[in-house]
This record gives sequence, C-alpha cells and structure tokens, in this order.
Amino acid sequence: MKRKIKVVDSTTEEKIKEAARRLFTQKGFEAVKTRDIAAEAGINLALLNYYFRSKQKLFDVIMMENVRQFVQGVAVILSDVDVPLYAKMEKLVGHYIDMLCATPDLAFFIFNQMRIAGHNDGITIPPEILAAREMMQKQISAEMAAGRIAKVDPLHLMANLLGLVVFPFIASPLLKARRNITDKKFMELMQERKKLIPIWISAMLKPG
Amino acid sequence: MKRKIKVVDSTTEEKIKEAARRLFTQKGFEAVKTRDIAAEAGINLALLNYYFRSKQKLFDVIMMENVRQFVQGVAVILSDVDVPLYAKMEKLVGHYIDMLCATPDLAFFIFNQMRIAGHNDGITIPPEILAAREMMQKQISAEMAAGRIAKVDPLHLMANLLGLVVFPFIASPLLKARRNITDKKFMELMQERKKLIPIWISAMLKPG
DNA sequence: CAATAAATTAATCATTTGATTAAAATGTTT
DNA sequence: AAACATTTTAATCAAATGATTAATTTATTG
Repeated sequence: MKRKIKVVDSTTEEKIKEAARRLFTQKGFEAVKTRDIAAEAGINLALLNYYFRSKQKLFDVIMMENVRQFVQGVAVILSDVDVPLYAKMEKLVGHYIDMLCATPDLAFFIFNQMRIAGHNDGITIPPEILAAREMMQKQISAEMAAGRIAKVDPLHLMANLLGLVVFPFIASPLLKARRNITDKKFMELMQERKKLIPIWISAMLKPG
Repeated sequence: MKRKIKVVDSTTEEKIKEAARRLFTQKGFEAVKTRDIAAEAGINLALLNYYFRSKQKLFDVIMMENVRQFVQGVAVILSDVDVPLYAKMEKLVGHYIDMLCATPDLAFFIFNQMRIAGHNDGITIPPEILAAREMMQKQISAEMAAGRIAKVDPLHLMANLLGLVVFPFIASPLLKARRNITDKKFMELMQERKKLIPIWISAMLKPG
C-alpha cells in the first residue's frame, strides 16, 4: 500500500516511535516496558510488534536516530578546513548548546549507550566523527606548532571543549538544586555559555 | 549472634553487597536482575532476600554508600575558609580525580540517579554539600568583588570546575576510541589534569 | 551432647513482560 | 457490493523475574 504523504506524520508507526523515543531516551532500554510505550503512544500493545518486530528492534531505530541527531552537523563544522579554529569552536559550541537545550536528555542517553557498549563488545563511533576529529586535531596541532596556543595533548582540548558544553546538561539536576536556579534561568545561563566557552578556551590555550 | 571481627569481610552479606555494587553501578537498577547478583556473588538467590529483604532495599543501601563515597571529603575541603581559593581548587580536583580513577563508573551512576530522581519526585542533594557549596560560592563572590577574578555567575564556575574533572570519565569511551589511547594512557592524562585544571581555571578567571 | 538459633538450599509462587495468534475492524480495489 | 489487503484488537503464551516457603545444613549455646 502506498503511504499517504506524511503531513504531520501522526501515523501509528510514528506515534509509537515518538513515545519510544521519549521513554528510551529518558529511562534507557531496560527500564522501559513495551506496555509503557503502548500506553504513552495510546496504541494497542500488539501494534508495537506489528510495526517493529521487537522491543530491541524498536530501540535500535531510536538509537540510530538519536546518534544521528547528536552527530549531525558536527562533522560538517569540524571538517571545514577554511574556517579558523576560533570561529569553528564558536560554531560548534553554539550548535551543541542549541541542540541540548532542545533535547536535554540526549547527551546522557548517548554517553550511557557508549558506556554500555564499552562494557560489552566494541564501541561504535560513527566514522565521520572519527574523521572529523582527526581533522580538527590536525588543525590544533598546527596552531601549537606555530606557537599560537599552548602545547598539551589534543585530547585534553577535546575533553575540555565537550565537557564545558555537555556537562551542565548532564549535571543539571545538581546545578538546578539551588533555589534561585529555575529552568528558565538555567537556559539563559546556557545561552551565555555560547559566548563564554570560546573565550574561556582561548584563555586556557594562551601559550606560556 | 555476635559478628566475628571483620578481617577481610568476606561474609555472605558483604559478598552480596560487593556484587550488587559492581552491577548496579555499572548497569543501573532495572538492567540488573537479582539472579545476576546471586551469580556474581556466588550465593543462593534466596540469600539476597534473606539479608536485604528486596532488590529495592539492597539498591538503596548501595545508592547511599555510593553517594557518600562521591561526597565524602568534598564538604570538608570546600568548607575550610582559611584555605585560599586556588589551593582549595587544587585539593578538590586532586581528590575527585583520584576517586574517579579508582571507581570510574561512580560519576555516571550518581548523575544518572539524580536525573531519574529529578524526573520523579524531588531531588535529594546531601545538605552538607549544599552548605559547602554556598560557602564556596561566597568565597568566589568575595574574590570577584575584590576584582581578582572575572565576574560571571558562580554557577558557571561550578559547572566548569566539575565538568573539567568529571566529564572525561563520563565520556571515556568516546575519548578512548582513538587507537593510541589505552587505559593506561588515559589514566596518565587524568593525572596530568590534576595540575592542568587549576591552571586552566585560573586562566579562565583572569579579570578583564 | 542435646537443644536452639542462624545460615543455606532447592523448589515453588505469583507477577510481569515480550511476543504471538486468531478474529474483528477498517480501508482499498475491482 | 464483493473480494482482498491492511490495520487494530482482545486474549493468550511462554519465559523471565522478584519473592517466599519449607526443608536441610551449619554454627552457637546451655
């Protein structure tokens, strides 16, 4: 049967996927029961298996889409050799903060899955990201060689940059635990960080 | 019955707790089955309930001990008003990095639980930590007022400090995904960070 | 040693949970 | 409308899972 042109995509399949995405991203694979998904989506339990064969298959779909969302755009930004390092950093930070403001649970989900994967078999980092990272690191190394930034292991820089961007979202319950930090205030602070993080990184990188 | 003096504490109760700690900390509550714990501990399934009443109760014990471990010492370091800010930072960073090197999964476990708690009822931050944080923030505010450090929301500083320390452990699978980063190399880099993070933070804080 | 308490085991229960099935409802085609 | 395919539903299954029980073994006490 030919699918109708999806306008709002409120098809059953999509309802299940959206419910599953919310729950899986928030609670992880094991904590979510197929009946939870069915209830959240407002559909019959059997339809989950009708459309996705199994809970695991459904999760794999969500997982793939989540990884793609987390990764999409980043490779493009990092790979562009013409953009100087500082501008690239600004772009990257802005991109990630915007994304995490929209879907705050995403970071946790991704890193959790990587950790689980690490405990089991191998880890699957999208190759585009690995490539983009190599390119970024070459650019960093060049800056170091030119003496424009301090010489430290590039991994430190990657960790610092990502950590400054991502960590507040992972630790948001701790940070919000102060009375005067509302959700709104938190988001404002994250917006501030778009400008602050590149400045901070630059300060950290001053040679000497 | 009087307990024998615990020498190595290889009692059944302790074996269960250690197995449960490993599994819960690594995989979370839902993913761990009581039979997994029994197998890991090498004991009969019924003994788990004999000693801890239920899976939930056992988890609560582990949870409390994990939080305590994550928090212990920090309040002491932060609260000492006599120690100047920079020295305090060095102590704090060293303490956390040492702890996370010993038990790398701990950070993830803690933040995950806080997130889950946040989705449900309220969040429970140990009051000692809240108090210590207030005190630390006062000290920071004083430095700002004296013009010795840049004026930004203290929450940024807390996020930066914690993020620089904790994030590498949360993202270690990503960071290790490079061929030349072994576990040993990773640990060495974390040791380096003990000295680097205070320097970085100082650079970030330069008023100006 | 006998008696009592504590620790351990195997078997079993009652739910939960992922998945399937057969029938009913809805939609599409001719 | 008749025939057919697709989607949805209620009922059910089999395995997994947290927990309990009754019996057995081991340790402690009088």
